[in-house]
Amino acid sequence: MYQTLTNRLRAALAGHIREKYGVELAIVLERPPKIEMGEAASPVCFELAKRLKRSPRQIAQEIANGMAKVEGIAKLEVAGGGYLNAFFDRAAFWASVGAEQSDEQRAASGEKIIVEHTSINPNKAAHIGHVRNAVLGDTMVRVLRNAGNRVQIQNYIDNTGVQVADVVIGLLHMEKVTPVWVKNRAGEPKFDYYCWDLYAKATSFLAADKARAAELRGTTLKSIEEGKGEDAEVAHVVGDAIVGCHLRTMARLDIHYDLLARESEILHLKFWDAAFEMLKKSGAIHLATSGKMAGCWILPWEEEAKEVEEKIAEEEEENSQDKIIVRSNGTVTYVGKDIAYQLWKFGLLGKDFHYRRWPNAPEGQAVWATTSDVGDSHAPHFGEAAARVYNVIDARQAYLQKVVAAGLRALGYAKAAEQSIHLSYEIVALTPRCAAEMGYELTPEEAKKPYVEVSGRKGFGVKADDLLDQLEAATIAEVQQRHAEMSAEEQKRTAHAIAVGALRFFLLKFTRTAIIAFDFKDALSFEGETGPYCQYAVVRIRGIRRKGAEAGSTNVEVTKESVGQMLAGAEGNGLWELLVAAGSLDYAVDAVIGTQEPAFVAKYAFQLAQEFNNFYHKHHILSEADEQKRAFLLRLTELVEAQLVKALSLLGIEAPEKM
RNA sequence: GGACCCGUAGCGUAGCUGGAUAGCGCGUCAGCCUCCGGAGCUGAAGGUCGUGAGUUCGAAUCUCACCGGGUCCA
Repeated sequence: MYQTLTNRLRAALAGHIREKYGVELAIVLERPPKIEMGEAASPVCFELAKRLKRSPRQIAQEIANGMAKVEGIAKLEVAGGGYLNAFFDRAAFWASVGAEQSDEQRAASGEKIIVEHTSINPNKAAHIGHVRNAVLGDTMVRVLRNAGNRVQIQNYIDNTGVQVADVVIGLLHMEKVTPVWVKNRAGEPKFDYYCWDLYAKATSFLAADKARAAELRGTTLKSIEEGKGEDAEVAHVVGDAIVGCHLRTMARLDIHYDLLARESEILHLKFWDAAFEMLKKSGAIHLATSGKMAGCWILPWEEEAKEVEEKIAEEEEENSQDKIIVRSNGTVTYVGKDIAYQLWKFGLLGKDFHYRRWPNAPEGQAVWATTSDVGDSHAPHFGEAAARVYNVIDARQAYLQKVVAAGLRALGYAKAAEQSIHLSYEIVALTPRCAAEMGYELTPEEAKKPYVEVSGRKGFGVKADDLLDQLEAATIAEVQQRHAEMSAEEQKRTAHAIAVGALRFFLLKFTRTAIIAFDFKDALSFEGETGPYCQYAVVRIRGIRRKGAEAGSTNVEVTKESVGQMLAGAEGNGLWELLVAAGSLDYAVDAVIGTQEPAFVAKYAFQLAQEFNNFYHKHHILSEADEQKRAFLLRLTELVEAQLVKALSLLGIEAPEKM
């Protein structure tokens, strides 16, 4: 509601200024530091003063007096050196927020959006860093869907890459097991954990002898890419089994997918060949004939427009900034395949996958996967062109994502390049203390640093399932202690909801550019700025509602007059502030979509919970003697509950009935 | 050599396209009614917003240089 109202105010102000002063201005609105100063303020008169060469206060006064009434805004006031402060019509806001809840849920419509996230190499268990990726992507999906977008969730599976190859080498050349043995082991529990350790062992095995490593990797990769031989067979078994593990891990966090797009099909269905032809034909890439890149197909790469003199100087160093797409030995680089895949997402490749149901999806889920065999004719139309694509990939790959966009642009697809959004985020590292707890030996320099990076190759990191197990163990103990009356099943469900709430919130409260230094102590905390804190606020409200219903307080109608009275003046400010906070979810959601920063919803949920807790300690709702006031307070808590539950659901966090 | 990210209290972190007294959490200290659930609330101490210059009526925010930490490309 807040956003609706301020948008209206913005438009009215812009119109008024255009008409009256003939100036076209983008209207900046901010939130005043105190509620006594209104709910929205504009410093626009400072800018206007410059243009008109008059005092800002004078102009502000003129606008405040001269502007037609804006629906939902009670008055405009001049403040400070020339601020325009807007005061909402409190009773009207109350009515609108109440009404807003009922006409919920817009039907999905409009253009298709793809969000690709998770995309873990299928050769080991998921760790905490992968969870950050998945939680960011999943939250973005929830927010976009809530805004009425048609969103398809894709999880890219690099099942033919060097990481899978290394595990295959570990199995066949180090452990010397048979394909049949692998098949059996893959069907047993914790195969991803087994591979986690094996991958670390294989890495040091390969590092010990570089020549052997090059040879083994070469033959194994070739076999996998061609889909022939024992290596390919084992790679296939490993890849599929690990993907199954990942899907189960993510399902614990309520994260699901529509499509598993696999690299094996990008190869077998010759996606790259098609993209290569397009790139060559359009002149987007060219064959270098001289210099150190001779024999390579390269994409010219220029950062912005450089100064001419600079450019001339660079000719000497021969296109050192250009990006190699195809190496002189004819093999395509990773970016090349990425360009092909991105073209497919926008429906520009002229090719499509075939699709089949993924056989071992977690219970109750319909997940599809690409295939090069005959597809299922009932498959959704995954090949439909997307209007926008979000790729959730860590910040280290920013350059590669830029190259992909540059590739699209070079092909003449400027719009697709522009709508290719790299939803970048920083890594999750461990605090030195946490690393030490996990048995990692720190060098003296590492011990002094704020964080230590995890390494899949070394088998060093916090596995997602382990962390969830720990969280659930901690929460179940607490729930059992507090709610002996609950059934074991209910206790388990509650503990699970709290564990998921703690983890998802922990990963979302940081903005994307912050490196998270993970520590069990912080992640297992349920106090302060945490998911359980927010969930607890909802639980409190539900407790009050239950009691209120028993006492029959809920069926009293609040009259319009008493709403006005309750919210009026300085005494009403506290309640009004809570109401404004409750009505500001749309503001937070717009910020998420505008900046691709899911942290805004987490901040919103926490602030609202905090304001509610504050309110809760100030007002005794059920013991309030005045019937109208009691009914009003109850209704207000219900509004807060609805908005908080909504915000939490956008974060993928469930609010339990009791906790 | 080039590009990108970060630097805000003891620790961690927010601060939107420049705007009013720089918020929040953890930690520390002092409190919280026989009353809706204390996973809570109130208060206190704690800040040269890395440094320096510039733009501006106004800079944590924009520009440049430098320092420190991290990442990527060849």
